[in-house]
Amino acid sequence: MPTISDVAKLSGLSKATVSRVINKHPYIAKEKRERVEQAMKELGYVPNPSARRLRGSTTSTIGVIVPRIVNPFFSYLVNSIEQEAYKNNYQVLMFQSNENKDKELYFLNLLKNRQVDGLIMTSIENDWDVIQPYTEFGPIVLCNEYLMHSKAPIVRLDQAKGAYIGTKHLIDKGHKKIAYCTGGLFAEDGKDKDRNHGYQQALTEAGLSIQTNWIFINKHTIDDGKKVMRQMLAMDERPSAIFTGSDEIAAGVIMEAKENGVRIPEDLAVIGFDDQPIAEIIEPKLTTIRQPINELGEKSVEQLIMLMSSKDADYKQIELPVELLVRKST
Amino acid sequence: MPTISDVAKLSGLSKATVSRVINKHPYIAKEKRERVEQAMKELGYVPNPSARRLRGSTTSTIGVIVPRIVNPFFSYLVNSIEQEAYKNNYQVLMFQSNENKDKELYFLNLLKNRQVDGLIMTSIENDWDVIQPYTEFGPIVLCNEYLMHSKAPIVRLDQAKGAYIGTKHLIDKGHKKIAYCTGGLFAEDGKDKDRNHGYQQALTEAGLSIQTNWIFINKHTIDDGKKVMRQMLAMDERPSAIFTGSDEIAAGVIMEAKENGVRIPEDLAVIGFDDQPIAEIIEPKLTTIRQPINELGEKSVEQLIMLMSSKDADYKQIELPVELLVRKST
DNA sequence: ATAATGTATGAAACTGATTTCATATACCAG
DNA sequence: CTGGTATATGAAATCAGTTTCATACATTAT
Repeated sequence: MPTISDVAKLSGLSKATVSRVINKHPYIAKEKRERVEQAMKELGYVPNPSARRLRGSTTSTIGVIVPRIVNPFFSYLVNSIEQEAYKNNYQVLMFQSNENKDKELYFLNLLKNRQVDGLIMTSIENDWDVIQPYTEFGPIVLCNEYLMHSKAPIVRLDQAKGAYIGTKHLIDKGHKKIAYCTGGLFAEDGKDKDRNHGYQQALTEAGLSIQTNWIFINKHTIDDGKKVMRQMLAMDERPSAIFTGSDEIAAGVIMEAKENGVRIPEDLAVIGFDDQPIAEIIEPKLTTIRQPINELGEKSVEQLIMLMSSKDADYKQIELPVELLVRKST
Repeated sequence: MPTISDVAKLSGLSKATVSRVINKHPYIAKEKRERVEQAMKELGYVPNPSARRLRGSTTSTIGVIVPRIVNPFFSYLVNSIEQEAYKNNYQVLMFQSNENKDKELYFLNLLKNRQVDGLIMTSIENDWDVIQPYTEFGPIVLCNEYLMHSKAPIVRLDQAKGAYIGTKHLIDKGHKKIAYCTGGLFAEDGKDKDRNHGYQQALTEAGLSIQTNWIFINKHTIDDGKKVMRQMLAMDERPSAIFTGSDEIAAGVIMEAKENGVRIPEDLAVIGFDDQPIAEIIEPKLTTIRQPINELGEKSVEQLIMLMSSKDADYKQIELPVELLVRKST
């Protein structure tokens, strides 16, 4: 494993000069630069990042925290972040927090120790008060996360509008008994709160009231969706439509509905959220709220790179629009 | 940001002693260890990994290379690797190679530079001759990859058997005109070669011959599957069954078939590969070859940890069984 | 009693890079 | 011709740890 000293020796120059060539300093004679480059190539030399970081230089690496990579929403998000970062000559390290506070903190330490130059968090497990101190060591951009009162740079989606237009669409189709299904708790802070808001607003505007036993909380997966459907089947008065927090839940609902002879959308209209690939696979194809995942990733990287380059650039809080995609399930 | 010197100063001991406490060396007086621990806590001290790595100690971090994280097969694989690593107190960094040789090499350098203690490669873009030298810096386990002539530690699936039992199943159902769809090139080395082998063997045993225009190569996605279906529709003599290289391709075939009034499985039997979630979502539910993804990940981590712990432990080449899962598409 | 071994600690060398400081030459202006 | 600036290079300090070497005391074996 060749070091900078080996390169220096072979080229007959000092370590300092070699370092300058590596870092593209001005004021190096052309002839010597070439000698150094030749020596580097000859030895197959690659600078040791640990050593560089120790001395304080950047890593051209950014980190991304996701809660679970198997969730397609996040794998697509990571993917778009990766593509955009690569265009800007940044490498991406991904890390799965599994919704675990300690793991999240472990990864934040990579920032503290300059393993990565900046961080995109697509989920946040600890309180912002705990995270915030780490911004001293490098910028952190929140992507798709909702924090009400923090002044962090955030790129997010207009969740309230998503829930509003989805619910409105169901109302326009003549539905009055509209169930609602959310990832988080109903009263919680964060994006779910905004979605709840949108749902409530649409109902209120239509003069409809909320039926609490039609509210399902803490649902995420296809299996959760199936469970929700079974719960609804057991009800005396069933809702005629359901707004779900993700396409996966919606898919679960539809699958279980079909098993039980419930026709979609005649007996039950279903609307999803995300516009994941599954939305076009399930039969009937899913009406859903499209989230611009690619743009979300791109904007986050854009923000992060801006914050990394100029020490005290102004962060922004960006909100991207969502849109209703009407297919066959409503 | 406190350093080891700060801890030494506060505890009134030397850096060497502090370092020994951190690394749990024997021969430290209990009283001094406690003084050091107290000082570390007081300062909120965290060792700087760059400095540690520079001097050669381990990172308790392993790397995983995947070609594309949006492919559910790989996101589930990474997930199982992550879970198993975490149980053994290892952190996982994932990296997407995008099937790009240079990106793969970049990540291999993390091993060279001790950023990670070991590496699991779920795909391999460069030749093994290029990769092999990196094993000097830490163990590399190939997971789900096929290399015919290398002596690397490999954990993989019995692809030949998968293709064989899949094709055999179609033959048993009475099909004689069986198309075949693969990810790689038909003649290529690696896992596709094994699958081709299985397909051919099953046909040969049944006295059927290969029809080259029913062989589709280099297919991966749902869209590819749709294209394959369109190609088949345009044929004078259509196959009555198709073996596909992944559930995604199979789903694409089925979706396009339904669009065009082709009944599954009456007009066309379709068999997938992987048993991804999509296999149970698509209608009719997909007959497929189940791959034990979790076990694949677990065994890979197991192998890697073994290789990392004892310098010259014997690597193994492990082959895991696949099984046929009959649903409704055949 | 002496040698050998185990326990315990610190000073200094070392890891592989970057950066500061010192120095030297070339070029241009006054 | 002298002084100032731009160009160009190297020696040595520095980053934050780990490891070697030296040293010292306490046990145990001969």
